Amino acid sequence: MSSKSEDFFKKVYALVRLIPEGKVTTYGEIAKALGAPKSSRVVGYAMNNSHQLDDVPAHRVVNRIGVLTGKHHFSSSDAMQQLLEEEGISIKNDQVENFEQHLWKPPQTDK
DNA sequence: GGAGTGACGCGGC
DNA sequence: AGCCGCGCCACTC
Repeated sequence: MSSKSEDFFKKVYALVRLIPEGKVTTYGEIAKALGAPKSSRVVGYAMNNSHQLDDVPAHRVVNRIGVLTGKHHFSSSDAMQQLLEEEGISIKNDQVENFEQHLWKPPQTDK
């Protein structure tokens, strides 16, 4: 049987894949949507593994303040910002402008 | 087997 | 108001 952690990772990927273009979400929101608001760190870890995938728009995932914390993990440090701007999101100093306006809330599987 | 790290979040000082 | 530390979960050395 699959390990729980593995299933958690899979959920994260599935959720991130549901993020529409021009929208962004936070690690905490994803973790909370999965029923583990304290596992926000694990979400970030999952995204690190998402590098082997290509269906996971990790560039649409930022931290709770809308800062591109994981931009350094992309092919290029500016790739994340470029992708977001391409989708219509304005980035200022590695920070998303009108973050709440572009924030996308994932469907809560809990209820 | 223990300690440290990390794409986070919140609270305390 | 900003700066510092702790908690939490998973993974690696």
